[in-house]
Amino acid sequence: MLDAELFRTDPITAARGLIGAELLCGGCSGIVVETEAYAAVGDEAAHTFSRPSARKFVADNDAGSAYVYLNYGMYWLANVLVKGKSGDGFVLLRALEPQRGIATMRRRRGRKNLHDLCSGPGKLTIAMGINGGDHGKSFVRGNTKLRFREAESPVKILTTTRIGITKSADLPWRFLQKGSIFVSTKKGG
DNA sequence: GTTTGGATTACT
DNA sequence: GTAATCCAAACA
Repeated sequence: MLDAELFRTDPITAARGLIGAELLCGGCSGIVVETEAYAAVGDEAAHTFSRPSARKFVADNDAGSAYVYLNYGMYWLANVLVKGKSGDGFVLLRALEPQRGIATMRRRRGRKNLHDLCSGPGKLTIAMGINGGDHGKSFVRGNTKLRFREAESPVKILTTTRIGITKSADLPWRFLQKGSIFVSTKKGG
């Protein structure tokens, strides 16, 4: 399993470190091929900048907890809470390369194409069966639904700016597995 | 109590 | 290009 210490570093290190790891969720799994880092302080695009409820979540929960919220009124987005000496924040899971439980993912998504199962933050939560009920659960201890498995071999990582945001949009805090065809968009990579 | 703004997706 | 859809924050 992934070393929980990764979530006690800082959001950028954790976001980079998750690329190539395998996300296990129930009977399904996928290789993390795209993430973004959000900082709890000084990052206008992060929920913690304008939402007291997000700051409360950081204060009340341990590193490695799931921060799941509904976006645009219809899609659940999944983050991992990072609490480190050099800064707290979140890692947004943006895309996976499907591994196990692909039949289940196809059923949940209503799509056949492997590339279209987890190629976006809203898509992967549907495919993996993650929703608001998983908010606050831990990726590193306790329940058995959510887990990360460490990458089997080193992966080449591409860094770009984050997408889908308007504030602090110039920060190079989006990380992609180089060459992966399972990322959310081809933009910047 | 009412308004506003999204870390998106699927379809035209 | 744009409709779909809802929570938390901000304002009154």
